[in-house]
Amino acid sequence: MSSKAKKLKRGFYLRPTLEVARDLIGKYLVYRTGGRLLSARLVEVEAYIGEDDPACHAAVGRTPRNEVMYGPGGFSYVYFIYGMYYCLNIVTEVKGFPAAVLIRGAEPVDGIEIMNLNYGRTRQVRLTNGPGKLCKAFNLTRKQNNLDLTGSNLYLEDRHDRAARIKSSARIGIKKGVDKNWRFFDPDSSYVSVKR
DNA sequence: TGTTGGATCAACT
DNA sequence: GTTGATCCAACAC
Repeated sequence: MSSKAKKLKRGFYLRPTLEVARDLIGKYLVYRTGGRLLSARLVEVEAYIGEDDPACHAAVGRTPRNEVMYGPGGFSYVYFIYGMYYCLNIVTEVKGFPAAVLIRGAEPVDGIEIMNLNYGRTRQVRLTNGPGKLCKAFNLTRKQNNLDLTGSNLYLEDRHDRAARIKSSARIGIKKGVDKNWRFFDPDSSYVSVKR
């Protein structure tokens, strides 16, 4: 880990969601668990913004499930989907405005052997190219919902890499809101889940 | 109280 | 290209 690594502060997350999403590409997700350190470089994210975005969980209004999206930016939102998978989101914007960035893909950096154990892989597989796979490799579940990302357990940091190329596209796996190009990814990474 | 479908993935044909 | 695995939140009744 570079000595230049800098944890992202609250102010980073309180900005407009599309800016946060774009800026998250090339940043590092860090998770300290059981005395071990897991980290991965983010290469694919999607923005979900407000009650007027039909694909956003907040489109149905405030519920117990999406409550954390209504809080201030810089907290984790982990939800369960399809009976088998968890997805990790980064809450953005100021308190009262529901928005978040879904982490869809990342390149494993630290603790890869732990990720393999968490995944219980049956064969050689990319561990973190997909939102469900990433949570499985990091062992993130509902217990990691609503964590303060300015704390010391789960956070994001800037390791001052050279800037990545960034492309945008429609979001993946949704039926509504496909007109918006709110997905951002690094086209040079092999850990992007869907090439388009 | 019951039904339904989802911001997924892997293993098939 | 299609499907099975498998849970829970949201909504209808």
